[in-house]
Amino acid sequence: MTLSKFIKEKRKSTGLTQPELAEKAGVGLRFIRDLEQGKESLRLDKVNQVLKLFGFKVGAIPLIKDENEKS
Amino acid sequence: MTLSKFIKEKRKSTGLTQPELAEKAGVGLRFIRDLEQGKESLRLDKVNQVLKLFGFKVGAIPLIKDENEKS
DNA sequence: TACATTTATACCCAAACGAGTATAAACCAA
DNA sequence: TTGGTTTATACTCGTTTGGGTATAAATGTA
Repeated sequence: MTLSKFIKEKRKSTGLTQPELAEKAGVGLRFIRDLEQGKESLRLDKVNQVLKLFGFKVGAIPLIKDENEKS
Repeated sequence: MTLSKFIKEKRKSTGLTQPELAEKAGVGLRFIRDLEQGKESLRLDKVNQVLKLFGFKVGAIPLIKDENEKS
């Protein structure tokens, strides 16, 4: 499970569109798109700003061990 | 446990200095400092670049539930 | 204390992000 | 297929990151 997929699924299951999520999270629409598109060079605080809506946050350890997880 | 503390502890326990970690991770010294200082607006890919040295990565779900964890 | 090492703060600058907007593409139902 | 909604791509631009460097502060040891 990637971060992008996680966000996308959460958004869908909440019945939100990208513009709606962007507004609720207080970020730009472009950011949501980049995020769901799997762009890696995103700012951590913005990512957390979005995750917070779903009760999660990156930047809290422990993290997942990196064993070449795919997709 | 914050991301910054996690990195710092990992670095210490590995016996590395900030400049050494920066070089090993392929990022700038400034980045390592910002990271360990708890700066939030860091780029996700750079953070992962550092975490990878320790076998971890951010941006893999599931994450930690955000319940006002402190420090 | 004094000294050496490590870490923190400050400055400058090129590069990249993030926002806004517009347009094209994809999706889905009728 | 058609039409309407949602999502993806492209462009421009102000702001900020990240690197490099220099200097100050902190830490640890004798």
